[in-house]
Parts: sequence; structure tokens; C-alpha cells
Amino acid sequence: MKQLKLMNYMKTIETKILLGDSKDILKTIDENSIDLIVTSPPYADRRKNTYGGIKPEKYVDWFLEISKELLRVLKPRGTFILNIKEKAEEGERHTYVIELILALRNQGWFWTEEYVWHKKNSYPGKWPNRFRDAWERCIQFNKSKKFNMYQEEVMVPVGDWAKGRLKKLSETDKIRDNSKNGSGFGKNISNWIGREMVYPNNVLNFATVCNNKNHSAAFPEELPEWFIKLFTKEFDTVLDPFVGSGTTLHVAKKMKRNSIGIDIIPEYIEMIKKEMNE
Amino acid sequence: MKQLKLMNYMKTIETKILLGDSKDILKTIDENSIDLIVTSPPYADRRKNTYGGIKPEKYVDWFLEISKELLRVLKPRGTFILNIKEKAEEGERHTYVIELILALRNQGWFWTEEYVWHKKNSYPGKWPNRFRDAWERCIQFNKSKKFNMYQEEVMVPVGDWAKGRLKKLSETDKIRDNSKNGSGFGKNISNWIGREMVYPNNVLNFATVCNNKNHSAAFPEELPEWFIKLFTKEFDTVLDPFVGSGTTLHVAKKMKRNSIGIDIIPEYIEMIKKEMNE
DNA sequence: GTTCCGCATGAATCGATAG
DNA sequence: ACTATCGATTCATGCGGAA
Repeated sequence: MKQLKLMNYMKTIETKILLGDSKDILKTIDENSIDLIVTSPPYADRRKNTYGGIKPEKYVDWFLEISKELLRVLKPRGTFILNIKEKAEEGERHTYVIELILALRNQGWFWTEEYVWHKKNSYPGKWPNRFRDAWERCIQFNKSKKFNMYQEEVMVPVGDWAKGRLKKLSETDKIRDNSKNGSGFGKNISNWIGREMVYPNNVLNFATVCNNKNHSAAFPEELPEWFIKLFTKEFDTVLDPFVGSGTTLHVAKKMKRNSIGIDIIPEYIEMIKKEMNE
Repeated sequence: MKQLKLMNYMKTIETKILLGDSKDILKTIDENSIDLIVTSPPYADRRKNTYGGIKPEKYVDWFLEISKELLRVLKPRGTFILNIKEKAEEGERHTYVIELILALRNQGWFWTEEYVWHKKNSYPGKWPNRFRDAWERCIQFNKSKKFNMYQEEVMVPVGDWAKGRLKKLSETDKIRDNSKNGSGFGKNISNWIGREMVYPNNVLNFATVCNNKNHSAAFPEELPEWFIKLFTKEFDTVLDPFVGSGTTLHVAKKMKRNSIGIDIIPEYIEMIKKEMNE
């Protein structure tokens, strides 16, 4: 054990920053080498010629070329988290995101879950036909039913309701849904007494980033941090194929995870490199 | 104006409760006569003991027969709110709900928006591969880009975050702050100074119903109430083709809206009729 | 009249076991 | 091998009776 700890201290964390199109750069990465992919790809936008600027009609085909490589580099028990939200245009929500889910399943991915990132602090605002969009999808894909998940790492404090609740358990608590065999539940009542932490659910509350920089941070640090805690352990490797302002790399490094970030915009890559050296 | 008010007082609210298969019963309803459809259909494989449980593979086809009639009876500026959530099975989320969205668009519906109903008190449980499911979809469809929406009716008291936010407005807040991602929308936070009420967003927080009464409802009263406020005015007509325990009718009546409820289970229909008479 | 506190229950899901 | 049933696990809320 002491030996192991010593070895861990000697291990170094590597943060790779690669410039280029993910479709090409990913081919240089070994297969089955990544524990977690977490990314927020450029959103489809018909009108603008900003970063990415992929047309909604082409979005699925464009993404499948990249996700094909992601499927290759991900470890069998690794996880892929896709943070995305479809735009509203001409009064309608675009369908490219839900079409992408179906297409990724056809490509061989398992659609394990869809988390909701609830952006609590979104500004109030309104349009004639809709309210402010306060949530985004964080869609979880895996290579199979079995994957690594470290649920205890993301437990949260129990709500106030528990303070008085567990002083005395009712008879129905002991036997509920257990009419056939009442022995199993009773043993675990002790686990509840004095419990401070509970498991979270699939709705995540993170504030949005209010950055003053001239580039957009797709998500706040809490978001990749939560998924990195949940799906990796120290010295695992995290990949972000649309690394943008580098949030994923920054968090991974802080949490002692190796990481690889790819982006097609040279200015972003330069900025991340500068920040990482500081 | 006084005349109009007088007339409104003289108007009576009608609550129709119809027994049978919505696919058939809807054919007896006039076209372009409904202002709002809000419903929570039986989910695939759920409610087996009552509705028999629609198989996921058949779900889209089964629903399209009904939604075809819904499209007919809805007024041109009416709204259809579909509360639904796909189940998890064998480690994966089912795709029938997102397939249904695509199919409904093909049928002629506009997919205007997807609201998230965040259930704070979701069903407990723990599994090796997922957390508790704490949200459901409330999907908004319309017949065209133009529809009736009374946004002021659902305004909410300004939240704590805004109180603190507005005290010290940053310079970027005061000037029109064009969003960084090129979406074209801007925001002017200083407009909100002194306001007590703000518009809500597309994430709704309602607790699930877990009463000690002798029957349960699919959704809490707050849910249809919110959408009825938002999309109808007094003396409009609300339709629920899967009315179940009658929550929609009860709320509609309370809010002075005419309503029509359909269900295939005679016991539910009887129960609603009894409650409505009280 | 308020507040406090006990407590039943809710669109759940997975893995093991039985048929 | 494939399907059907059963047991294990868990959190938060609102109601109603008590203080």
C-alpha cells in the first residue's frame, strides 16, 4: 500500500493540447485508451459563421465522423458525455439533437441516460413565443451496459426533512414492499440513522459562467468536474474533442486526471497553453 | 366593457366527461374547437394493470392515430402539451419518445418547445448504473408558428439570485450585452430594476403528488394549471384525452375554463363524475 | 390558531431466480 | 436461450393529528 502511494506520488499528470480537426486528430490517439469523453460541441447554426458553424441539416453526418473515432478511442468501460442543446429557429426547436441520439445508437453507442443541466441563474427574458431557455442536455453514451461509475464521489448533503425523520421508524417502513420477506430491510435501517449524504439525481444545478473573456466558455467548471468525479478516478484519462476555452483540461489537471484537448481554432489552443503554463 | 363582464358572469362553464377510446371519441368533437390540449398519456409498459401497457415498439403508431384527431380538433392558435418520459430498460433509455417527436412533426405538428418538469421528490432507488429519474418532458406542439400565449399570467416573484444580481450591476450588464456565441440575442439587465415579478423559464418545479387520499394522479394540479394560465383565457376550452383521475378537468373548472376529458377506464370516469358533482 | 411531527407513498430499475 | 416474476434498494413531500 505504501509502495502504491509512493508510486502515485511519482506519477505525473499529462495534459495534451492538440490543434486541428477532431475528425483527423483523433486518429492519432490509441484505441481503448480514454476513460471519459466530456464535451460541448459547437451548436448548429444556420445563420452564423462563428466557431463551427455547422448547418443543422449537416450536423448529424458531421458529428458521426467524429463519434466514430470517439467510439474507437474510448475504453470498453468508459463513458461519453455530450453536452448539447438544440437551437430554436423560426419558432421551432430543431430536431438535429434527437436525430443525433438515434444515429449514435445506430453507430453502436448505448444511450444510457439523459441528464438535465438546469441553469438556475439564467437571466430572465422573453420572446413572443417562448421563455428563457434554462436547461441543456447532458447525454450519456457508453460502449456497453457495463461501465465504471463511482457514485459515492458525487453524494450530496441530505435535505432538512431527514433531521426528525429517522428518530423512530414506523412499522410500515420496516415491512414496506417487503411482504414476502421482511428480514432484508430491517438490517439496513441502521444505515439510515445519522445519514448525512444522499445520492443525487439526474437533474444537475450549476450556475452558468459569467466570463469576461472574449471567448465563450461552454460550461462552468462544475459540470465537467461532476462527471469526472462520477466516471473516472485519479490518473485516468479525460478527452475533450472540442476543448474551446479549456475548461475540461483545467478541471482534469486540478483533479489529477490525464487529459487530451483538441480544437480547430488556433487562438484557443494558444490561450489554453498559456494558461496551463501559469 | 361592463356589458362584456356581465356577459361573462352569465356564461356557464361546461365540463364534459366522456368514456371510451380517445381515437374514437375524438371524432365526435368539432374541428378547430379546442384551445389547449394538456395530457399525460400512459407511458409505454406503464400502468399495465389499468391501461394494459402499450408496447414501446407500437407506441408511436398507437399515438399517431390519436394525435391525428387532436390536430383536427385544435384551434389554429391552440397548443398541445404532452407530458411524457421514456423508461430505462436493460441499461438504456428507450427511444420511443424522441421518435414520437419526429413522427408528430411529420404529421404536421410544430415542435415549439420542450419544458422540463423537475420533480424534486422523485421516486427513490439506487442502481449500479444510474441515479434517480427526477425529470419529465412537457413537450409543446402547435399547428403553426403563431399561437396564443399569455405570458404575464405565469410571472413569478423575482428570485434571490436576481436581488443580489441587480444590486451591483456590472458595466456589461448596463449596456446591451450581446451574447458571446453569436446567437443574436441580447439582454439588458437594468430593465429589471425595481421589478417584483419576472417571467419564468422552461424548467418547472412541481412536487409529485404523493397524497394519502384514495387515488393518485399522474401530475400535480400545478402542472396543468401553469399551462392553462399560459395558453388559455377564461371560457376557453381545455381537452385531456387521457384524463385519468381528472386533475385537468378539476383545474380547468376551478379556473373557469370549459373542459373535455376522455378516458377508457370506466372506474376513472365514474370517480371523476362523482367528484365533480360534489 | 399555529407549529410540530409521525408517516404513507409515488409513471423506478436492476439482478437473481424460477419456469 | 429466453421470458416472467420477485426481492432489494431509496428520497422528499403533504396530510392529519397532536402539542
